[in-house]
Parts: sequence; C-alpha cells; structure tokens
Amino acid sequence: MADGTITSGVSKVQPTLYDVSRLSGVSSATVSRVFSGKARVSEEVRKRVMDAARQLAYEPSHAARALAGRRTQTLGAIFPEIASGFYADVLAGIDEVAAESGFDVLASFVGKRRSRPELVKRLLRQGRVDALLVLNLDDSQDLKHESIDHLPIILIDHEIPGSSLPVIGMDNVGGAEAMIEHLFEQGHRRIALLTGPEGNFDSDQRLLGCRRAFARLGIPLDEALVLRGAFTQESGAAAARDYLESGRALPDAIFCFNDAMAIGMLAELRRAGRSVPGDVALAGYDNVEAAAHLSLTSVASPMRLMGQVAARWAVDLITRNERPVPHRLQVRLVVRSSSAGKHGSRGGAVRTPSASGL
Amino acid sequence: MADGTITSGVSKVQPTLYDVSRLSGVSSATVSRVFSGKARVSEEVRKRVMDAARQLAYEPSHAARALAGRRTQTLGAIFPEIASGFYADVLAGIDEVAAESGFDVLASFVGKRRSRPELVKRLLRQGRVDALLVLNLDDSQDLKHESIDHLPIILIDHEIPGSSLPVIGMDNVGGAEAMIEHLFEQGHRRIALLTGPEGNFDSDQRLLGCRRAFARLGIPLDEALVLRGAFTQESGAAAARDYLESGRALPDAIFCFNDAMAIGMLAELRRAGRSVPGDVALAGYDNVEAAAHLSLTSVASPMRLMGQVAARWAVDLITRNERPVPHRLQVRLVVRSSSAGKHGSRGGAVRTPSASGL
DNA sequence: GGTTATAATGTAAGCGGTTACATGACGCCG
DNA sequence: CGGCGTCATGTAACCGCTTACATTATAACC
Repeated sequence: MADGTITSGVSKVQPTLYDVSRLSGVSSATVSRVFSGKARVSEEVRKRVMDAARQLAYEPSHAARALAGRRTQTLGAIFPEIASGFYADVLAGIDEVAAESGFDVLASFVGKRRSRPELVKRLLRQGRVDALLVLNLDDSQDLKHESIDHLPIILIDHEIPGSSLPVIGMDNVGGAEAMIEHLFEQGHRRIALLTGPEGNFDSDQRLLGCRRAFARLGIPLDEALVLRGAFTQESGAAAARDYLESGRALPDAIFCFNDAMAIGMLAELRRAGRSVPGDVALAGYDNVEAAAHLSLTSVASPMRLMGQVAARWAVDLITRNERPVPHRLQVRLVVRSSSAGKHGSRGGAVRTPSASGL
Repeated sequence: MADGTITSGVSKVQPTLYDVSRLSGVSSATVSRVFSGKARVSEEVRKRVMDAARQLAYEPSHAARALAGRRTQTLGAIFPEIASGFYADVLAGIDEVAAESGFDVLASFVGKRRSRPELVKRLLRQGRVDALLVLNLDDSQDLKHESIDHLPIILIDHEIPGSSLPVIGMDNVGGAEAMIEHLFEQGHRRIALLTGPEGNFDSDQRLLGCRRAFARLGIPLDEALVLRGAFTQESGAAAARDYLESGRALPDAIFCFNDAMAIGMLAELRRAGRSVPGDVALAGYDNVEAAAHLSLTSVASPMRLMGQVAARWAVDLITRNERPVPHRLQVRLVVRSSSAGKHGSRGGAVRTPSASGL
C-alpha cells in the first residue's frame, strides 16, 4: 500500500508527535527538539526520529505549535480598500522577505464587509500573527488606541501622530517638490493639484511638498486650483468633468496625487476633446505600470521595497527584538511626454529628488 | 526603560477564558459557549459574560481555538510566480468572500525561495488553514500525490489529470476560438500564435481553441507561426525580436495568449518601426487594465469572479461539507483597435462567446 | 405526586505541541 | 576514588480553548 490509494470515507487521522515518539522509541520531548531545532540531539537519535517521522508522514501541527510556543510564523498585513493594483507590489515585497525567513503572510483588505478597526482587532487575537503590517489608511487615528502591547506593529507609508510605532515611508514631500519643479522647468506656471482624500497621509505630505516648491519658486498658490479627489480613477474623471463644466480656463498643468486619478482625468480630458500635453500638461504619482503605457509623467514609489523593508523589520523584531530605525525611502521622478511644456519635453529622463534618511 | 536584556515593561498578559469565567462567576465551558455561539446560553448569563469580557478586554486565542476546535477560519491560497498584477484580482475576489464568511486568507506565492510542493506541504500542516485554493501552475502534476485527505483543495483555473479535485475554471477554449473568429472576420488569414510555457494549462486550452477555430474556418495551421512564450512581458518582446530577426514577412495578425506578452510585443514592434494594427494586428488575452489604455483587443478573464467562486466553494465545503460542481466561467471578447483589419475595426464592441456550463 | 423529557450549566479530559526541571551517563579533576 | 560539570534525554506541567458527559433545575405528562 505504498501508493496513495484513496481512503474511502475514513479521513486519515494525522500522526502526532507521540506517534513518532512511540515508533522511534524516544520521548516526545526529544521529538519536539528534533523538529524545533532548539536543542542539541545526538545524531543517532535525530536520524531515528526523522526516519520514523518520514514513515508516518508526520507534519507538526501549526495550531499546537502556536499555542504552546507562542509563535505563529505568520505576518499579518492590512491593506486599504483603495489599494487596487497598487498594493500588489507591496504584498509581493512582504511575501518575498517573509518566505525567506520562514513566515507566511495573512493578507486582509479593508472593505465593505470589515472595517479597519475590526480587522486589527481580529488579527490582534493571540496566536493569529506574530506582527502586524498596516498600510496607509485614511483614518489612522484609531490604531493608537488598540491594545498593541503584545504584538509588534509596523506602519507602512503613514504615520500616526502621537504614536511611536515604527514607520517605513517614502519621501512624499520630496517627490511632490520634484514634480512641481519639473513642471515649472517645463514652463508651466498655473499648476492645478488634484489631491487625495482629506486626512490621507500621502496626500497631505504631497500637498506639503507642493506648497514648499511653490514657495521656493515664487508661485502663488491658488487655492481654487487645489482640487480634492479620492485616489480613484473615477474621482479623477469626475474632477476633470467638474473643472470643464465650471467654464474656467484650463491651467497649464495638472498634478494628480496618484496615477489612478491621472488616468481617469486623462481619459475624461480626451473625451472632451482636449489634448494632453497640448492643451494641458498632466502628471501623476506612483508610476504604476499603466503610466508607462500612457506616457504619463509620474513619481516612482518604491512599493515593493517598502513591503520588503516592513517585513524585514517585522521578522527582526520578532526573532531578535531588534527595534527598527524609521526610514523614508527615496522616490524617483519619471519624466514622460504627458508633462511636456512649450519648449518640448525630454521624455524618459529620470531624476532622483530625495536623499534617503531618517 | 533599559531595552537590553529582560522585558522590563510589564508586558500585559492577555486575559484568558478563565479570567472571564472567574470574573463573571460561570464555568469556563459557559464562557466558551457564549463566544462560540454553538450552544444555547440564557440571556442573563450571556450578558454577565459579555460584560466581564469587555471589562478585561478579552479576545479569544486563535491558536487555542484552532487546536481544540480543529477550525482555523483561514483559507490558504497559492499563487504562481508569473502572476504579477494578474493575481491581484483573484485575491481580491477570494478575500471578499472570505471576509463575508468570517475567514482570513493566507496568501503565498511560489517564488525563488519556495517551490509549490514546499508551500503546499507547509500549508497542509494541521491547524494552518481549513482549505487550500491553488492557482494555475505549470507543474500541476505533483499535487495529486500530496496527502490531501484531511483538507479540501480547490483548483483555480487548471485541472490535474487523474485527480478529482474540484475546479473553477474559465472557458479558455471558447475564448480563443472567439478571438480567432474575430481576427478571421477582420480579414486576417496568416495568424501567428504566441503561447505560454509548455504544459501550462491555460496555454494548452487556448491553443486547443485556436486549432478548433482554424479547423472550422478552414485555415491551415502553420506550425512555424506557433511561437512559444513564457507569459511575461519580456518573453513577448523577445518573441517579436526573434520574429523580426528571422527576416520572415509579418503575419496578418498575432494572437498572444496573454496581455503581458502582447504588451511586450507591441512595444517591441513599435520600437522596430512597425505599426499596429497597420502592419500587423495584435490581440492579447485576460483584458488587464493596461489593455484598455493600449487599445488592445483581448478576452476578459473573470479573475475576480473565479476567486469569489473558489472561496465560496471552500467555505461551503468547510461549513456544510457541500461538494461543489465543477464549473467553467464565461469569458468575453473585448474588441479594440489593435486587431483592426483592412475593412476597419469596430472598436469597443464586446461579445460573449461561450455559454457557462460544466 | 412521581416520572421523564428538556434546557442550562458544570466537570474534566483532551487537542498536539513546548519547555522547566529532573535524571543518568560520562569525562575530568584533585 | 569521590565530587562535579556537561550533555543528552526523559517526565510532566502547561498553553487556552472545545466538547462529551454528568448534573441540576424546570417543565410536562399521566
């Protein structure tokens, strides 16, 4: 009966540590030692145990390990709802590092069915995950009230005022500054902004960068040109419609605070018969894959890298109690033809505006 | 707080069932009943228990529940490496349904660091997940040898010959047939195919669909026009280079078996000064977001829906032991300008080639 | 009223590991 | 040769729940 004949009905019971212990003639503690690798076991005994385990096709029970050992080998990750497409890179980065370190990843998305607080509470349960990675969310405030004492939490791409949780972020301020400078160099002066939702960390940071750049360049900030969006493609299209319907003259350039909105806006502008960058220059943020296809000038956000760093921090925190140093990753301005000014554009040029640091 | 050696801070110990039991003056079993909801408890006692639990900020331990109750409320999902971007929709669908049903999702990606068999073995451990969702992979063969008796496994978008695991798939054959017919209608006769990796289920199915369509339309299949790719953007570009370097005349149309390859090919063709659809018509498969921006004719794969169905099946299997009926989801031909023929194209038209059914 | 079905709760034995502590074998030393 | 430190292994008490079974209170019936 060597081969895997189908056991009809009788659901084969999984062998336990004790089965292995019995078959190999050693105590259960020794078997545990062999499998956990946390204590020395003589080579001879180890071999006997492994043989028995193989014979029985034994696999340690994750649940029992988690309960007795207080380790789940699992990283929890919470993504915002608006993350479509965008989060995939972060997740890929997290998974990559987790896999290297022998961890699994529990990915959850805030959605209609579960709110962020619910999710956090759920994952905070003992024995669910060993650490929590939380992505940028609009309503970050509540997290600091969570009981987080027993579990490391790492914030990705946002900060919580008044909390000292480690944060891996990116240089949103520098990215936005660089973009404004670029648009300025292209000859654009009346620059409209399409921001993200109110209170969103990324959006606020980028807006700050814009203000700084405006100040330095001596451009007065026209509040009427600060449009509010929702980081979705549809909100970009809506903003375009609203603007056009208002009858105002188009600005020289529009800087959308993410690519999704820029794409929506681009589509809507073209539908209305306006050309980009002929009638108005356009720029986005994040440098998603589609930006390349649409020749959209953007800022490359290091999503994958953020995921990697966050996971690495989590693993170090769990295994060595090593406290991470908050860090802000570099971003890269990616110039394409959508932002060209009167003098013509230099498509494809790439510049790195920000140095990494604290 | 000297963070050197011993945890000097009073790391708050999580309250247990027994703490709640003591505080509320009922037995631990009753507290368990209140929280699991699996037995009747008088309204008065329930209230007392809930009050005590709230006072202590009690949250049940996931690990203990999993061990004692043999339920993890977790779905495992294994994605292939090539899935970039593409899997995100499937994951979203899975997560959506899982969330509705109170499940979490453990997402793992086959990568350099862990092979599929390793991953499966890992997730198959007792108490890790309650069911496994496995996506299309090139080397599906090994799965049927896994010891899967104690755990439901659902296959997404691929079948394993000789195994009776439930499969949620899509009508690849019909989709490919519809595409070939469309290209034929556009007047294209010399049609090249760029397939996926050898042995890949999707690729084989799509190829089958093409053969059928060719046969029905009376087009002889020219094996020299069947190119092999790897489902990556780069392999699409490479195929284009190879073809151009071969010096052969371009075919009327090229049908790439996924959008990623079509996008790579499109870029390479344009770089070489060939116009699409002017010099050669082009079509992809999957209808990824970028396809819309590139005006690429494609076939819309119901990725999100597949994820939803798979998760729904898993949940039903777990909670009600309801065996799912294998199912093949409809696909939709999405015509855009990249496939236009001599007569001109009807951009934007959408047709549904396949009826749903076994 | 006595008997019995029914509902609510308590008792305690697991679930399958980990790990503090005890034990015994061995080598080394004065 | 007795004492002692080391190392490999065994013993058994948890980890924090679930649940079969026992118990008691209450309702229902003849």
